[in-house]
Amino acid sequence: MEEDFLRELGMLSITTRLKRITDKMLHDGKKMYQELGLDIEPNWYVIFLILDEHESLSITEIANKIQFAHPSVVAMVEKMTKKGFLISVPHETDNRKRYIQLSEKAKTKLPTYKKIWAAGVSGMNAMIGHTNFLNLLNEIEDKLNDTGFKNRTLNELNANEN
Amino acid sequence: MEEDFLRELGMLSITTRLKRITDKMLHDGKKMYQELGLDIEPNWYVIFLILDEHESLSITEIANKIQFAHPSVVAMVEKMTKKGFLISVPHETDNRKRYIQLSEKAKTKLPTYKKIWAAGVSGMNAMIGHTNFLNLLNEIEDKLNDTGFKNRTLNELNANEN
DNA sequence: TTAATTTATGTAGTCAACTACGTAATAATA
DNA sequence: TATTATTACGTAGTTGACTACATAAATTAA
Repeated sequence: MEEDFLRELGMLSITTRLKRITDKMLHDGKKMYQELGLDIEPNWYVIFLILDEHESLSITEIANKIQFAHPSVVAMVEKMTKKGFLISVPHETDNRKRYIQLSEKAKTKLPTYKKIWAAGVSGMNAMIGHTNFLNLLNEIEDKLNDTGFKNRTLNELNANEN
Repeated sequence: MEEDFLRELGMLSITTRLKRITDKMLHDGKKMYQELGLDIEPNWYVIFLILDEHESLSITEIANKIQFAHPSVVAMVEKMTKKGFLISVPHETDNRKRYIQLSEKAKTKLPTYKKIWAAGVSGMNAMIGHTNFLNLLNEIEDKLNDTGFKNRTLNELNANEN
């Protein structure tokens, strides 16, 4: 077994380790789609599923619902449109807006993709289903949204000065 | 309170949410150093502390100890050297190797930085110290290192086909 | 009705990890 | 000893999120 200096550092290295884990998962996911010969990317499930549920949403609506910055959504939608999975419909009166919808191709392929995603969930469950990781994640996100990491640290710094 | 579609998706969106959290923390950390007027970056603590402990390490040794790919270490070391925090000493006999060490400037500044990092740990502890998050992280990393996310999913897929 | 503000989208560039590949030096083997 | 394999490091390019800024349309206010 290799040494892991980050692990030794405990709480200090949480952020770095989360990034390390996340990168590994993302990379692994990418490879999985390639091996399965599927022409989609790992994070597209979000768009597929939200449009499966809502049928027609604007860029901003999607961004709000998934709590991403809107340029991230623009980028995903652009790629998926190029691959023929999405279509854009201009708003009837508001010329700024466009509505994003699943294409027929997307609707056809969706059941197949859903099976893959379900298998991913099973794998994840087998790995961490017995823990309360999901609840912890919710808690951390709530707290970070309330008071960011920066302010929490600055508060601690000020407290120590007294 | 805003809707959060990712949260509704449960286990399926774990990776995406981890990235979302991680990005937020990194960005927040960056801003913190700026506000404090410190000329260092959020992830440099790893290099500072490992060289505080070991004094003289090669690029590859650092990469192994923190379990990063070596080009990541090269990039960090390069930046820190430019800022005057690190020096490189060529190996006496092996012309491929260079040893990385803390500069005098780094040694002078280190106590100040350590206070900041300690405050960060306090903040993190106040936030998630009551949980077993650290243990969970260890468990997840161990399992991912053992069998990656991809293979876990492919196994589940095959299992369902029978 | 004109001006100011807000909203929706798009573009450009950043960030911190990664892989893939290249090269030179060293070590191991035939 | 000559060849081959390994090791150390470096460079180039990718990834998927982000911020900051730009622009045009719609709404609100003066």
